[in-house]
Amino acid sequence: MNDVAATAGVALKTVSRVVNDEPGVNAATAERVRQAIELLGYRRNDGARVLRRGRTASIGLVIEDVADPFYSGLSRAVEDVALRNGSLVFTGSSGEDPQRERELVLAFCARRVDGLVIVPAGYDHGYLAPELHAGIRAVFADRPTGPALDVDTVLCDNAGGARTGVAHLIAHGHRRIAFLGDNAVIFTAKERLSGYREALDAAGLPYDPSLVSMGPPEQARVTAAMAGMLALDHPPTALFTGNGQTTVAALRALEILSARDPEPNSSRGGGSASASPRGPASPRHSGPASSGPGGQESSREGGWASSREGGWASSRHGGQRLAASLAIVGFDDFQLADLLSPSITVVAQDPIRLGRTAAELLFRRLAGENGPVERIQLPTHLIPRGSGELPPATF
Amino acid sequence: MNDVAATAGVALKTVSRVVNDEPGVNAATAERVRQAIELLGYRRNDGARVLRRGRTASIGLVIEDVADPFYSGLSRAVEDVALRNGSLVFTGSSGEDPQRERELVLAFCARRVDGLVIVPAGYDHGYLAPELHAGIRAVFADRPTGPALDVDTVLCDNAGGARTGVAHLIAHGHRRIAFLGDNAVIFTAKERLSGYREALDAAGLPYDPSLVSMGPPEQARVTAAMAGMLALDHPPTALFTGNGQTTVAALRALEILSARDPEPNSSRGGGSASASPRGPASPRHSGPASSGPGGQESSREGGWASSREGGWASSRHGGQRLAASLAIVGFDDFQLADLLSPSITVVAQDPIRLGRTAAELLFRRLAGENGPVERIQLPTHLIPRGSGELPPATF
DNA sequence: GTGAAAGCGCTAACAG
DNA sequence: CTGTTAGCGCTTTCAC
Repeated sequence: MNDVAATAGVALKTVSRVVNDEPGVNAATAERVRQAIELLGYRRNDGARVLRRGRTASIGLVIEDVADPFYSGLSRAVEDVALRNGSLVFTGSSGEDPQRERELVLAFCARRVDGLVIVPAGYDHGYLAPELHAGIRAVFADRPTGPALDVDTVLCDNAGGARTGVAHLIAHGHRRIAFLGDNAVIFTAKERLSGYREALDAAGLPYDPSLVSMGPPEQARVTAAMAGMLALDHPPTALFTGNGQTTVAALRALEILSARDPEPNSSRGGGSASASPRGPASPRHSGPASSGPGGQESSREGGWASSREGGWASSRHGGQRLAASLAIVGFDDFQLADLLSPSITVVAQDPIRLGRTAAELLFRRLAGENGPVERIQLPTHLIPRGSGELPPATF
Repeated sequence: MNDVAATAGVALKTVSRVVNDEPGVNAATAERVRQAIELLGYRRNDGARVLRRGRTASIGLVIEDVADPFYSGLSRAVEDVALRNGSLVFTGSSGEDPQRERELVLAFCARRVDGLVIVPAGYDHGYLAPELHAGIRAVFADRPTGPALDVDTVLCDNAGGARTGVAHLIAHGHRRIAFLGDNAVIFTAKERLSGYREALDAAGLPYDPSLVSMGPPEQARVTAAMAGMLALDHPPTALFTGNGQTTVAALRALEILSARDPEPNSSRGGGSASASPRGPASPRHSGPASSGPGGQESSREGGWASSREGGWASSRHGGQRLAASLAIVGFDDFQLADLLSPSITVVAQDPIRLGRTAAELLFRRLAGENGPVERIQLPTHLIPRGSGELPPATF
C-alpha cells in the first residue's frame, strides 16, 4: 500500500480510501491510485484489515465428514448462506472424534472466525465457554451439546421420525421389527432408538433387545447383526435402520444373506436371469467400489461373507428367504433409494435445510440479534416407496 | 497478551515465548504465565501472528459443488492432507460459474492463503497471474486451465477411461453405442467424448452424431435425449454416460421410458410383483427425494413423463423394450451402483486420490520444492458389474 | 479532499 | 533466561 501511495504520489490513507470505495476522493486522484494499483499488482491484505477492524468475515464449520452426503449437503447450504453474508468458511471434518473436533474448533477460534456451525462429536464443550465469552458465536447443528452450555441449536425430529417410520411398519402388519442403529454414544442414534421404543409402546408391542443392534455402520458388523437376527427363533419380518449408511450396509447385508437362494421365488421380485438385488448376483463383479465413492470403509463384504459361508445359510429358518422378504424403512433418504427394487421407504431429513437454518441463525446473531437461546427442531418426512409397505412374510 | 504479561509480572515477549513453546523460559516463570493465561482466558490471535510471520497456514479449495459426491470425496482428501500439514482450509463451491470461481479465488488470495487447490470452472485464469506472481501457489485438479498459465495440474485419464468403457461395450458385441455427456464446455466432458470417438475409430465403427448428446445432467434433458435416441430408426443397443450424475439421470430415464411395459418379460430382470427397476414402478411413490439427498435439481421426472405420455411410448420401435435391454457403462462410480439390477458397470475415477495428490503436490511446493511444473495423470479403472456386459438386444 | 500519527496483536531482531 | 524495540499492512482518529 505504501508502494502504491508512493507511485501514485499520494498518502497511504488515500490509497486506503480508494481501495475501500470510501467517498470523498477526487476522481482524478482515485484514477491515479487505481493505475498504480494495477501497475504494481497490488492486493489488499485482508488479514491486516481484519486485525484492525475486528471482524474477520469468516466462519468455521465443523462436521463429521464432508464426504458423507448428509454433511456435504449441509456444508453446501452453510457455504451458500455464508457467501450471501459476505463471509468465507473454514471447513473441517472431525471424523466423529471429540479430540479432533476440539482442535478444529480452537484453531478456527484462534483465527478469530466470527462464528461457528458445529456438528458436535462429543458432549463436553466446556472448552468452548471461554471462546463464547470472548464473543465468538456458535450454533450447534444436528446434535446438541451437553446441558452445561446454553447455545443455539438446530436439530431434526429424530425420535418423531423414527416413531413414524416404525409405526408405518406396524401399520403394515409387522409385529417383529428389528432396529439397526448407529453407535449408541451418538445423540441422534439414541433419539431414534427412543422413537423406535415409543412406537412399539404405542402399539402395545414388546421391546425385544435381541432385535436391536447399535454400532458403527460397518459392513461386517451390520451383516453379522442381521445374520444373527434372522437366525433367531422368532426372526423379525421388518427392519428399521437408524441412518443412511446403516441402511445401505443393511441392503448389502440382505444381498449377501439372500444370495444363492435355491428357489428364487420369494414373495417379492427376483427370479430374473442376469442379476437382481437379493437375487443371485454375481459377487465376482462387485469390485472395490462396492463401498461407494468417497467411502473410507476398509472392510469388504466379500471377506466376511466367505468366512461365514455355510453358517447362517443353513440356519433352521432359512435365512435367505427371510432376508429376501424383509420389509425395510430407513432413516435418511439417499441417492438411488427409488431405483432399487423394491424402492426403499425412508424417513427423510433435509440436510440442506438443516445447514441453511443453522447458518442463518448464526448470521442473525452476528448481525446483533440478541434474543434468548433458540432451539429449533426440523420435521422429518416419510417417503413410502415400496420396501416399507411389504407385508410380513409367513413361511 | 499485554494483560497476560502484566498479570504474570513479565514482559510481553515472555508470554509470546510461553505461548509458542519456545525454549529458554524458566519453568517457574512459564508456569506463572500459564496461570495468567488460564485466568484471563487468553487465546493467541493467529491473524496477528500470521501478519507478522508471513505464512497463514491456510489453503483455499475451490470446487464445483461440495454436495456432489465426487467433489466431497476430493474435499475430504484435501482436508486431511492439509490437517497433516498443519493447515486449515477455506472451501468454496463455484457452482460451475467462472465468475463465482474468480471471486472465491480472489477472496482466498486476499486472505493470503498459502496456496490453492482449484477445480476450475472456466478456462481463463489470467486473473490468477498476479497472485501467483505474488507467491501464492496453485494446483489445478480434475481440469486444466488454458495454456496461458503454466501451473501444476492433476487430472484423470478422461479420454483413456472413456475409451476403455466404450471398447468394453464393443467387445460385448455392441455396434450402436450412444454417448450422453455433460455440457461440452467442460473439459472432462470433451475429453470423454474424444475417448468415445477414439474407441469407435479403433473398432472401425462410424461416428453417428444422432447418438451423441451433450448437456447438463438434468433429468428432463437426459430423459428427452434418451427418448429421442430410442425412437431412431437404428436405435442404440448400448449407452455410455459421461459422468456420475448423468448416469443416474439416465437410469431414471430408462425407468421412465420402460415403465408400463405391457409384457414384463424383457431379456433382463423384472417381472417381479412389487417394483423392479425399469419395471412397473409406482410413480406416485417416487416423492421429492427422487433427486437424491443434496440434490439441487428443480425438475421432477413426473412432470416430464406425464407431459409426454403416449409419445415415445408408442414409438414404432417399442421404446420400452429397448430401454429395458440397453447395456450401460457409466463414467464415475457411485454409491449403490452394485445394488441395482443389473449392477452398473462403471469406469471409476478415484476422487480421494485426486484430492490427495493435488494437495500433497501443493504442500511440497509450499515446502520449497521448486522443480518444473508437474502434470500428473491418474488412471481410471473399469469395474464390470453386469450392465456393461449385456448383449445387444435383437427384436 | 487529503494526510500524519497511532495502534490492532503479534513476532523478529536485538539487547541486557 | 528475560526484556525492548520495531514493524507486519491496514484502518481509525483527528488535523489540515
